[in-house]
Amino acid sequence: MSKQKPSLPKGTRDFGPAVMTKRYFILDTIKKVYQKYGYAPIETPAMENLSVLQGKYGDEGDQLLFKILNSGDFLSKSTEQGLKSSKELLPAISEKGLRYDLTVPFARFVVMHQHELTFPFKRYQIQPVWRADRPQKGRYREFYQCDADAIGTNSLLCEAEIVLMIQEVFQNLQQTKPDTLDYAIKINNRKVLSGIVEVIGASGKETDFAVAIDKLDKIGEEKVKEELAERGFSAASLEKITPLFSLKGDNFEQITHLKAFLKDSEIGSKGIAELEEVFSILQGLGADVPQLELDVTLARGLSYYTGAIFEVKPKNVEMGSISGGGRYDGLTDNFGLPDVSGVGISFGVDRIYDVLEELDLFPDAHQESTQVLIVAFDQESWNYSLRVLNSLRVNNIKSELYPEPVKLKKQMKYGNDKNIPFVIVVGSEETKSGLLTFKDMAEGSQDNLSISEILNRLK
RNA sequence: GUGGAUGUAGCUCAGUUGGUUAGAGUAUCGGUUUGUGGUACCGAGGGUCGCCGGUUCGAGCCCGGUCUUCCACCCCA
Repeated sequence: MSKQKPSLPKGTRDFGPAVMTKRYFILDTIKKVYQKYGYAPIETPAMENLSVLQGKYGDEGDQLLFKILNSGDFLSKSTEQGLKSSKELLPAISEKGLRYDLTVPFARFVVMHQHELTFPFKRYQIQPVWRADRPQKGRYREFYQCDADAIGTNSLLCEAEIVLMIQEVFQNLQQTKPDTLDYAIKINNRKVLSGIVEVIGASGKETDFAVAIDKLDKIGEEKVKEELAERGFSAASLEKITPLFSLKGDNFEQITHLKAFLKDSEIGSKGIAELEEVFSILQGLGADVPQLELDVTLARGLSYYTGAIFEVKPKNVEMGSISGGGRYDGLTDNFGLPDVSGVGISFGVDRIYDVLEELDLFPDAHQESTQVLIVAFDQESWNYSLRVLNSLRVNNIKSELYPEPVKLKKQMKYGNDKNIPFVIVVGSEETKSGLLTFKDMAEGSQDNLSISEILNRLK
């Protein structure tokens, strides 16, 4: 076997201990909030049958699915059948794919387990997903999604609670320095967008409208209008939208303006009513959410949203959306379970990681790691140290004994590199007297103490 | 998927118009120090110059292809 350089597939990453500690901090924070609001964990397989995945994300999405080659001699089968194009070939050689998101597998899960589940069903799911996208900074081919969805209820309490969960997650992520991150929880409603399209006389072009208007903060009003024109919106339509670009005032003032704008659209008015109810439920919950901003230009590309749409955008860090979600009707229709509405939220761990790193918001890693390292001079002291190690662990102190009594310098360096705050030195003097050398690595100071005195110091 | 940049030691980077044995900082290992890490001083190891091919007497440097990473689109977390 010839030597080869190890390598990783494009767009995938290893995570070392330092990074994992920080990632767990984010994941644990999100998990705790989900649990607090009554969401229960599930997991689904990394791979799904392609029939489950295909056709759910649009043509672009289908392109980005990772397909898994069938086992066995699939080639002869396909040549026998004389398949020519890759489009014909694909079903013959691949019937499984890696999941593209957590929402579609969840819909499949709900349909398959509908008779075991109690509705409304609230689940959270934290697992990696895969996309055959071209990688860029903050965009990978393998990344984690942290989803929570409530399915089987139309209640807007879910929407209100999503807002609260977002607020709570970001509050808890900033324990070390509260309010360092300035961010907006943007909310809109697909029905409002449909209403707008209807009022300006462009019914049926909801998706085109959503894709174009979603770029407003990136490319500006003029470019959005150009793109809308390219997508077949008439000059008269564009004229009518213009006031919406300069919608001013707080959430309630905006709602007042929109109500007037959409008064002739049934669906638009329904969207407004839903937004009002979310605000009203939040008020009833006694919630103060200054970050919540109504934004009629928020669209989100995903076409399956039908009601509320959410997005979280950092304001004092250069970064795209770090969280998003919304309500969708009929996601389970495809799998034969109609009339089930769901609403969900997803946090983007990788981007949140970058934001926290930039604002230096990660807590000190010290509490997570080993608190005490025991180092021994010789074999006899090492044997004695086993007892010391045991007493530390019995008292729930994260501790380790250097596995061999090698040169002290090497053992000390190990403790130093691992950022272990305390070291107990055991040699012939210590085993004789029973007083151990207890060293504070940060101070550089050390005292001779009994085990019980050491335990007191560490508590 | 389209267009553009990038790649030299584990990491960050030098490397002259193409010319002998490719360097530095940092990290690693050893020593100064056989009862002490983080600072200091001394020394050592570590490279198929991303990979494959071409031009040339001669390529880290020029040309083509390929892969990686990054940037802008498309789309998205």
